Amino acid sequence: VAHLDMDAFYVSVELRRRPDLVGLPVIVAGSGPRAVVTTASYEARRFGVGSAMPAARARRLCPAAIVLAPDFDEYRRASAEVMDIVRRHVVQIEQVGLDEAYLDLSGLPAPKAGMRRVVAEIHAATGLRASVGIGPNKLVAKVASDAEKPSGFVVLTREGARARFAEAPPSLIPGIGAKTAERLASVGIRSIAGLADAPPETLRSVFAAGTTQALQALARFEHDAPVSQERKVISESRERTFDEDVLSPSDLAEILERLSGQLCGDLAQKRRQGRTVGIKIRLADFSTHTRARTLVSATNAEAQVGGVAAELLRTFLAEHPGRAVRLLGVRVAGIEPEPAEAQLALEI
DNA sequence: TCTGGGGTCCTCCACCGT
DNA sequence: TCTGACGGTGGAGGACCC
Repeated sequence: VAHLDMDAFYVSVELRRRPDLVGLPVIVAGSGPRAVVTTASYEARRFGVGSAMPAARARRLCPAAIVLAPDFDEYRRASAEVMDIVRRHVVQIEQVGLDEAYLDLSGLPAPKAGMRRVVAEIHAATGLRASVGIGPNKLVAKVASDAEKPSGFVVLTREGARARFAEAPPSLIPGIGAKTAERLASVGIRSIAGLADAPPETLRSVFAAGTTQALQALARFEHDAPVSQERKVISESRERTFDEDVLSPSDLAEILERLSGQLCGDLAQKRRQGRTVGIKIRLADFSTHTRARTLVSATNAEAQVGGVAAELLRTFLAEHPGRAVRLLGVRVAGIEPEPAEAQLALEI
């Protein structure tokens, strides 16, 4: 399995049309007071700027940085260029987000040489660079592709990965985030080898038996998930963080109605509908709350989705009167294609 | 330092019917 | 008739990812 990961993808796409900025610290981030960094160029990363960091803090760390607004339409176009090239070489690919993909190389006569050609062709055709990891499964491939960015090309066996990352922190492994790393540290586990070799009893004081097993398998780089062709979307949502917290229920209702309209418009265009309508509310203290209702049948009708969402919001606000809201969102889940009869009925 | 937007998946719990 | 086990479903929260 190969994992192909584009280097600083959004920034690199921006630099294609702004070659004057090559070599400078560049940050892609929103403009509002609560914006976060989407991507930073390697020059900006040297100042400590990284993804998901508040943009205000990034500017403080690197006042000279050039900040560009994200342009996702352009990133989607660039992503399609790259993935088209990949598909010309490999049949079985699993795209993850815009900038990475797993490739099933089994059956290829010369997988390493093949991947070198893919990377070279991507660069020649798009000007974009990528890093590649190759291993016996998706987990080894993913960690390998991260190991020598940018322009990395790392091939590892499972045992090779265990040896190479033995002393690395557990959070290097995808699926082990900050919270899990913290719990591991609380029982003295601070490395991948430490996790792999720990007596299960040690872990069971902080994790359930199933989680213990799963974490230790990850630390041994055991992973058997296949490279799956496509993942289908099961929910879609629209949400907004406000520049300033909003208190007024009528303002919130109005915003929710707008978000519902956008969401339903997009769903209808894609001829998709869903059965569960939900709202998401983040309060000023950053606590996040969700409320949802499952309907008898799927819908993408603005009046219905908006109506249910409005009702969920009214109920929540009644339970939490006078609380300032920093984010409001609406979601439709349990998505399925619109039945063909509905299209027929419309045509008739 | 003060935390986006769009997602998936998991866990826990309540409820319901068998 | 009552009770408990069990599975399915839905709701809420949270961890995690790009």
